[in-house]
Amino acid sequence: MSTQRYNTLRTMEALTTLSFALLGLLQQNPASGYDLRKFFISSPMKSFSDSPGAIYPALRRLEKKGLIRSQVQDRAGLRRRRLFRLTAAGQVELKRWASEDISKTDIVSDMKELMLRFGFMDQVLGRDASAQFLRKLIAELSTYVPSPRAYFEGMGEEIPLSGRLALESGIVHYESTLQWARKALATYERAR
Amino acid sequence: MSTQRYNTLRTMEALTTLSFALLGLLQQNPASGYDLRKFFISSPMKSFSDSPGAIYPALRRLEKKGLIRSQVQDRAGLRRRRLFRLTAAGQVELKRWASEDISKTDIVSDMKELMLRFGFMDQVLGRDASAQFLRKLIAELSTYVPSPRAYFEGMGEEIPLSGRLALESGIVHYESTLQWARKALATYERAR
DNA sequence: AGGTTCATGTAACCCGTTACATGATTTC
DNA sequence: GAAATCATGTAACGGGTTACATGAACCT
Repeated sequence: MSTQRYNTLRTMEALTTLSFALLGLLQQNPASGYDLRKFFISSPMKSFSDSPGAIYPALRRLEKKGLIRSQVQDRAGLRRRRLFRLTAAGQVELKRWASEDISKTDIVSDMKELMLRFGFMDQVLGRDASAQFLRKLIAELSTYVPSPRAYFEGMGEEIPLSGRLALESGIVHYESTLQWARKALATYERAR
Repeated sequence: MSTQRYNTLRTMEALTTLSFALLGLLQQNPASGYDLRKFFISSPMKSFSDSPGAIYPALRRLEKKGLIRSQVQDRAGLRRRRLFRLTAAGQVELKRWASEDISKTDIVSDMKELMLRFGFMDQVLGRDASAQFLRKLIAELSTYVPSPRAYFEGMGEEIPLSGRLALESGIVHYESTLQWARKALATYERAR
């Protein structure tokens, strides 16, 4: 018994990180799936999946949502390829994403996506927004870091050394990111 | 035409990171799904998913593979709960995982899993193995870091500032991890 | 002629997320 | 007796990974 209902229909609107990476790249230049894949493979962005089984379906989904649009190019003597470009709606969605509040996006688990957002930010929202983003990031990190630090300091000796050190490596990551953000902000403020 | 065959049957033997996190924790102490979830939530390990929809099925799968075994506890006046503990086969699998070659595990995308492995390593393989792991990690990072550094230095001014800085943040991450690893190794060598 | 690179896809499978559900016990 | 916490689950869904496939153009 119990008619388990799922009437919410889970509107499924949220895009994946890979999708945003694709949108961001397409904002810079129209490109084919193959171009995008090549770029992923050859750049430090390859951690956003380089497999055709992820990229092509993702592009299809973005097109179905109207965020990108494609046209097949038949280039004389060249292989035909499908060129994708961002639509106005895609621009809007990119901007919305870039403007998301930093405190919501969990600093712990989503640092990679945070950096992806920042990487596109100059172009998507402009330099002032980028500087503002850094200020917010600095604030969030400053208040967050002490808590795992305390957890770490409070750990007893009974926890094995490698466990303590592994935890410390996470903390070091936040601390070095904080330093990076301060330096980055200084760059923006110097350049105005 | 074309009988698309998938005869490989994709033996599906590889466990997920979450599964290894569970195995590692169960090696330390027998625990219930609820205990494990509580631990994830309350510790900096929460990035390995805290949702029951991930943990309970993962435990089931591990049990089906014989890596853990469970028994229901009916504790007088207390709620019944299912206590999981590692089996001998689970120990073996944990050791195999902990011993995996570091160069295979992609340093770029899997730093988190690398640190998870290291965190359990003292208990699973012993201190000498942990120190050896750090030496290997130092070697790998030392040879890897220069390449994104070069990519970064070689980037033209035409790339927007936030893009350059985002890339640099990744590099800073590797560099600070390298420093951490050197310090950590020193700790091991001091303590022998 | 044969191999490589260009270029785009699809099918199977697995797992994580979100959401829903349930029932017991402790606390106020 | 209501609310919170303990404790364990399941169903729907989406998307990523791996593997398979195909066909054109280019190079040798």
